[in-house]
Amino acid sequence: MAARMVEVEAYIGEDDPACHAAPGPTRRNVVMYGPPGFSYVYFIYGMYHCFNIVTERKGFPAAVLVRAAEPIAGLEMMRANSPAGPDHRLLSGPGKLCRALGLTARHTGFDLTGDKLFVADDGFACGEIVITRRIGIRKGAERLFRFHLADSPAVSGRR
DNA sequence: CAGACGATGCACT
DNA sequence: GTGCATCGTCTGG
Repeated sequence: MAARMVEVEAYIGEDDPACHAAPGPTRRNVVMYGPPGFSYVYFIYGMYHCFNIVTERKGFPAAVLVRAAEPIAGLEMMRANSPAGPDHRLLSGPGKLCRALGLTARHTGFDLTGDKLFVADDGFACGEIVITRRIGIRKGAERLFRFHLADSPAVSGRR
């Protein structure tokens, strides 16, 4: 399966109250303290998972939450993993994205420069990027750390 | 070891 | 806009 990320949020450091590293190192968030470029997938609300990419130097906990993407390849598998709906909604939310791609907490710690679960540059040149507050959080909600393509039909919360 | 809570999605008003 | 399912993780005792 392959998809183009179109919506992300940044969670940066122990000083960011919405960041999972805000309480300091714990069993769950340790990977955020490691080197950048690794996956961090956590379980939330008893039924969903969220996929993150660890960023910043080793020792400084930060990550980017991937909130939405446009399906590019492996659509049949994504549909099989998801309830019925239009293809452009398959990955239109952090929980839906993990469900369609089959990502769970077991996918934490993958080297995203490797060949199993990875990020690649296909040369795509995006248009306008919209910057807003982060979604679904209480603490740290005023920070403008959400970034999404202005013209993508796959951005979360759209029809 | 009990209890609170959450980086969501979906149904419903 | 509101309500809620459902459970791993963390906290405090």
